[in-house]
Amino acid sequence: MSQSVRRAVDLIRRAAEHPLSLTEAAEVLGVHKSTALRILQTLESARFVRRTGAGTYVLGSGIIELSELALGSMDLRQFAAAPLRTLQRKTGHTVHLAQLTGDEIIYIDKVDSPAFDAVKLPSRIGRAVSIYASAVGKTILAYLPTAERDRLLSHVVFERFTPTTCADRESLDAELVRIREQGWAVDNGEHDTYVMCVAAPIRDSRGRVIAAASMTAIEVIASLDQLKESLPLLLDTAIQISGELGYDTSEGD
Amino acid sequence: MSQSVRRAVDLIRRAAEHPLSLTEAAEVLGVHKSTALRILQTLESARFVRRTGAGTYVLGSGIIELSELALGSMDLRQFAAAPLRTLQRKTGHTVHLAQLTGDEIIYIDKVDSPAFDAVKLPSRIGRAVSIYASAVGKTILAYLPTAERDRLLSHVVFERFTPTTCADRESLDAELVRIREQGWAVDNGEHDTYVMCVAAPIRDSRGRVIAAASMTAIEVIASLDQLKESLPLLLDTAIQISGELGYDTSEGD
DNA sequence: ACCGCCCGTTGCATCATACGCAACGGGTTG
DNA sequence: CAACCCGTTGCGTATGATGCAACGGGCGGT
Repeated sequence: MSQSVRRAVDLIRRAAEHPLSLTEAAEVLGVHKSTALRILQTLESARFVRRTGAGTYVLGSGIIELSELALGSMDLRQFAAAPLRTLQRKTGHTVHLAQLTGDEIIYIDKVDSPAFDAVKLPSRIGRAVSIYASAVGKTILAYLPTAERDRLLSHVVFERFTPTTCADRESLDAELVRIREQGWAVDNGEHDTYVMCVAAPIRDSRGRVIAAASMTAIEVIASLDQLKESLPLLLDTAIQISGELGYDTSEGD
Repeated sequence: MSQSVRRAVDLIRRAAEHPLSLTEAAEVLGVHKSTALRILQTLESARFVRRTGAGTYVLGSGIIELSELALGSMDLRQFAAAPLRTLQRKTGHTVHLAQLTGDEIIYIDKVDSPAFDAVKLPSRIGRAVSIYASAVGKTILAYLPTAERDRLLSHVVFERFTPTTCADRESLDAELVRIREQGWAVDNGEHDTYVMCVAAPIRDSRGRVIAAASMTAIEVIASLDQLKESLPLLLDTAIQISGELGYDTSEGD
């Protein structure tokens, strides 16, 4: 493991959170200012951070460009973009797309509802979701081959975030059976008490579930029942996206 | 300057472009495989790269998350998102938002036209634009205070990309006078012969032009004259966004 | 089935780089 | 005007980054 690289990563993260002075950078790393300065100078020349007029460091456009390069090359995200925007427009709810990526399930797109301007959802593109305490996580888990599901869950330390969390393997397994039976999943405040969500599976050309689409509401805006009223649209959207990926949707669900 | 950090940056960039094996990583850096491995292991633990099942390294979701954090905290981009989507829907053209950031003008949002699925535009969020050979670049330059414009242009080596490029300071200055007179700018294939663009200035609460919005077409889809037919909508959108930023739009243009 | 080759990986000794220190100039505040 | 703090740079040194050798595993050819 490289200590210098870890320090650089730490500074990039902090510069993304809020503007960072040299003195602060040295303090948080626990190194001399000259050491922090050289790391920042290297990151600045790479456009991973930018020096502001006030002398502080913020995230640079080089990171944004790399991110857009990666997101732009994701076929799933490209195919899903228009159907998800349509779903958001028709239902009024915030819409997410999450994908299994290695050992994590990551949000790769999000179409915000204007109704949420005042209350920000915690979800963010690039961020991993809880695989057992989110609708998209449970959806993808439900359809994974048993060995792969076991492997993902072997790293998990179950935590009861709220009273409705499936906080052990048995209750989660029962929930996954339900999800497979009905073809969709619900998050009834399992990670955050005020956030409700429904999700539907997205399949690739071989029929494997590799992603999920979801609609999210918070309790002051819409109840779970109101969210479920739009479930048929969500399911149609997920099937449409699956079709774009080459899944033969005539086989039935 | 930190050599290890520069190597890490290089690997992150390459992993974003295409999957990278350890052997390739060592070769492109000119170091031993054990050295490259340790850098990659550090980046992987930070989620800046991800190891695929095939053993290659690709860009990690940690970078995507940082990028979204930065983009999500840009007020201009938040205020502009809905008006730009409306503009794209009404006109059918691809729409961009570019902002002066330090010494560069960077695309910070882009709403694609479905018509472009087959032909990809070179523009990308996070990427710097040519400040003298793009409509958004010329728009922002036109309204900068002279000292700041001179400072930005002092770093520029003019290059004639196409027959229509303003490839020297005199012809650029004349063009900037025209832009200030008419209140908008045109790119008639100045950077890429097949790309046309019109742009309008966006002002902050103090009336300074800090960004520009644009509509883009390529010659097989729409001519520059067809693009100009939507100019009133573009100007209205730019004024609307300026208003959201606190600019008093009743002062006249 | 076996062998050779290449890949990724790790422990360890070595050396080159990252590090901290001292000194500096500049800006801000009292 | 003085004191303080910031950012910065040159340089000697200590340490962390480095390469090497050895290893196990997978793959392809015979």
